[in-house]
Amino acid sequence: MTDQRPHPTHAADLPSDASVPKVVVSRLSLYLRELQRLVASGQQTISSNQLGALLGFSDAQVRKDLGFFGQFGYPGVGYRCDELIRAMRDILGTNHSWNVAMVGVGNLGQALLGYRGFGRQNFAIAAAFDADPTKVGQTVQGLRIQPLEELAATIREQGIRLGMIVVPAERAQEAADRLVAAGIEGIVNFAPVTLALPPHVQNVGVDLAIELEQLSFAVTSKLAKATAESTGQVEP
Amino acid sequence: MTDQRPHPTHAADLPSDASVPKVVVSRLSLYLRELQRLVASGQQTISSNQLGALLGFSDAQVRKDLGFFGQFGYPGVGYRCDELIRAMRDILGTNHSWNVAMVGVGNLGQALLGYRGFGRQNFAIAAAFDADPTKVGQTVQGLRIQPLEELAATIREQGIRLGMIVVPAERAQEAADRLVAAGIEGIVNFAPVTLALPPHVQNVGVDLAIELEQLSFAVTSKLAKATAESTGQVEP
DNA sequence: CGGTGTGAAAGTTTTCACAGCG
DNA sequence: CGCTGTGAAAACTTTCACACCG
Repeated sequence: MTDQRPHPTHAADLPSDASVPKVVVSRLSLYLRELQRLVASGQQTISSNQLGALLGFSDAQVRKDLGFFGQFGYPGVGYRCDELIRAMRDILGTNHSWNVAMVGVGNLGQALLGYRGFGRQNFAIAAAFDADPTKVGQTVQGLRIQPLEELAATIREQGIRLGMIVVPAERAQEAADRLVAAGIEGIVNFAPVTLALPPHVQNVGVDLAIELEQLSFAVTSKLAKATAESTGQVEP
Repeated sequence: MTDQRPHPTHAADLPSDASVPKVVVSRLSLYLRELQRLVASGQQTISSNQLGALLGFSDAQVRKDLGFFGQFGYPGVGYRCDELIRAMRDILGTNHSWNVAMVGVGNLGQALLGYRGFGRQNFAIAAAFDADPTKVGQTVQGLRIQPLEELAATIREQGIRLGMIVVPAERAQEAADRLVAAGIEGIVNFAPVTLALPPHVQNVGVDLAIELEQLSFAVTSKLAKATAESTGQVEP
């Protein structure tokens, strides 16, 4: 009964199925980032070929990736930037805003509290926790640092679903356990360890030293595997 | 003529060929990180099955990955942790230390200057640059902030080969151009833009908002695609 | 004409399964 | 026996190429 034809299906009915390769989703974020830059500079439409070129991908790859989620293009024209942005944010879940809990307010944690880039993608750090009693009670970026003991209650009261772990490696698993116990659904982990988590908790790891290590390898085995003409892209 | 047999070939003669999948190299870094934790806790040997379980990979995958670089195991025993660590550091290029240049010493840049995790993997931030004249001359973490004008000379004098871009999005391409002109070989880019780079310059992008966006997607389409029993792992 | 959406082909990565070794 | 190293099979991802559309 549901029409399958009309002009662009706009948002389409979300993945409909769970099997979208992870690498496709990571490219989606890059498409979205680029599209946002394009509208900011006044561009109205873009073809898969142009968008791919900006990121170092083929036109076919861009179309296939988008094809996982619906039909968004206009033959002969390309994609309307504003429509595509809206569709991708629907898919990625960032058309509504997310409250995030931060555990660990050291060096890096404080820098992340001040990072403006989160807000632009609709993420807000809504609570911050630290084990160090000398830090608890201090205000950083307008946020009162709370003791770990308040973590579970705060997360539930504020309906926080995502957490960020920014504690030293030795404390990371404990922080994760607390977040999981509080009912968190996903964790970004900046500590250089692999967390043991129940399978229903989503997990993204960011290890800053590993990023440099990957570069070290690429540079060391530098038989210059020239890829695209002038646009290189390596996503960790 | 070269013997192919002996006990573990130890380091083997490096990739010998350029075709090691990027995803294999990123797992190598995870193996190394875990192995370092294991020796620190006194473990001498480990099997592909144990190592994989700790990271959420299969035993076969661990063995295949290592197989790209040589033969490191002892049948019936597994791998000797210390030997394997040394071999992996040879492969990744982190048995010698790397000097890194940082461009942009804001919030995040200062936090990265203080991050201890780089040193542990043999990376040292050896020079820091900023365009802001009020920052130039200040000392952060024992490092004098230099003006951008000194970038090329300093990089050449100190033999720096890797760079880190920690400037706002609008300034990132300019920073990259300066680093490239100074002869840098690889760049870690923390600005949320895709850089246009010549193909001989290696490039790793880290976008903090995108990491959260990936989580948002995973949580949103949470039909809980339970993977490993208790160990989840998602590398961006 | 310029461009999308998409099956089918090509290429790549993961898993399987087993010979061989200490 | 326990475990590695590795071909061969299976699964997955990317590229190709073309019908179709405005």
